[in-house]
Amino acid sequence: MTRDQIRDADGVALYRHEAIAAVLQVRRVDDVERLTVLLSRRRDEPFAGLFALPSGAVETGEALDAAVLRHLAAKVDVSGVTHLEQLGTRSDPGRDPAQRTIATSYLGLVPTSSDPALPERARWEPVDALPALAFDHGIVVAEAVERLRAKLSYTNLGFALMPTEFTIAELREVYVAALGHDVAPTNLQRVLTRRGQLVPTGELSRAGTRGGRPARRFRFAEASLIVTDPFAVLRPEG
Amino acid sequence: MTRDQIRDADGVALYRHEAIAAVLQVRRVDDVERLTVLLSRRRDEPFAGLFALPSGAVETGEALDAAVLRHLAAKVDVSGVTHLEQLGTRSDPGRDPAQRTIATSYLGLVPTSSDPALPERARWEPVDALPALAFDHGIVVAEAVERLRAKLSYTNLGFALMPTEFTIAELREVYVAALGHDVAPTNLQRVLTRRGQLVPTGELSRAGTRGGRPARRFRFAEASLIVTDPFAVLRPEG
DNA sequence: ACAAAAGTGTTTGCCGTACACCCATGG
DNA sequence: CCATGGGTGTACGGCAAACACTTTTGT
Repeated sequence: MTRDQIRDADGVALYRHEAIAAVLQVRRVDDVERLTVLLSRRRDEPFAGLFALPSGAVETGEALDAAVLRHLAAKVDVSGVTHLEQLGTRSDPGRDPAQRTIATSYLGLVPTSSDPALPERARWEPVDALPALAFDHGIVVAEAVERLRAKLSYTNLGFALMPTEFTIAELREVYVAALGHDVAPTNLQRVLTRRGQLVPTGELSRAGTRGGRPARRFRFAEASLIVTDPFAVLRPEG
Repeated sequence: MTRDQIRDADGVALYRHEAIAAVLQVRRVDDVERLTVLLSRRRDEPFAGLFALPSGAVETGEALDAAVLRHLAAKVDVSGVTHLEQLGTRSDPGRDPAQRTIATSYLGLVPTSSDPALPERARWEPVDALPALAFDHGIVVAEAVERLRAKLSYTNLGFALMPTEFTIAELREVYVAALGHDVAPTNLQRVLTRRGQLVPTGELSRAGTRGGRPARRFRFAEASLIVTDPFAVLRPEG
């Protein structure tokens, strides 16, 4: 704890500050689409050998979101990250047993179409079967998943998980994996269409080898976060 | 910027970290209920003479929420703060012109029944007619108001703005002030009752001096935050 | 009796789920 | 022509807003 005592010229305590990235992607694991998170096995103490989220210190003159992207770039092609938003800041003095560190976590999303090469120690792991994680990173993953699931319900955040064009069946598979429960394709299309999120491209997919009607292709109307279903109850309609 | 260069023994950059409190309360101003925020006029540079939110540095071994409450205690009786939640962390290197400071903001709520004595430099100011604020505190207030308005729609957060017992008319006045638009008392009662938030105490208020039927008194069923109307669309009903 | 304030009943419309049925393609 | 997968139409239920109407008090 002696390291915490470092102060500036005014006597104000100074802290390490780091950025943590919980990057989620729907990936095919054992022939099933699963919601996964990018992890990296730690080389050094503390928690050497355990999996952890990509994270690292904020540099001089650098904003937090820039720091997340910089540390993320060491693990994955950041041009594939279609959405990034702040989750929260964790400050429990004991969260890093080595030294006092305040950490701000971010949720990142990568579309199914992207499959970037990973360095040796990094892997995508399904969020519903995680190993023990270093620090409080398990909680951060849980917060990231919760945020994603909530926003899939009242925003157009699905765009960040999908390629630019897709069929309803493909969209459904991603929603099922991300939400963790079944979704009826009929209702998925209706809800997202009514909210103006889905636009048909006019093109059709080829039918599969076992036959069936060719599926229409769609894209999301907007490629950035929009609240499409604001939960404003008690608002007069006039 | 030279102060930013302070590093620990491992060469990791160190930062000032402060906690900011946006404490909101519905108060009667000029005979109308208004949503107000607690401000304090700054004594020192930078931004000397401007209003700012209560804020201050995090101490050694102190978590962020403890730091907010500690700095808040200097301005207001914190036992009146019925709800406190983190909003976000601001890290723009230029947000404090004097030195690099990372700041985490909180939303605090105080019920109408509380009217704590304030120190000389502190005041409650209506959020829809704010003067220019120091630093990025204007944005923090806007985020606090937005969070409150959203959560009034899908949680029981109203409990934090109200005394333990109240009539529907009193509740309506607070909702109107907090939401910034009219609310029909009939529908307010129905919505909150259906969600299980409101419980009648069985007692009645005295009728006003100009007559009228005496109002039933209610209380909130829970005195801590609960999501009563989760926005989970696309969930199968079975 | 009348005004004032509170509370109840009813109507309307939207939204989301479920389910039955129709369409287009490959074998 | 049948299996397979995609798409459309319809019915049901719940929730919230609006509004008319009834109840209870003070003057």
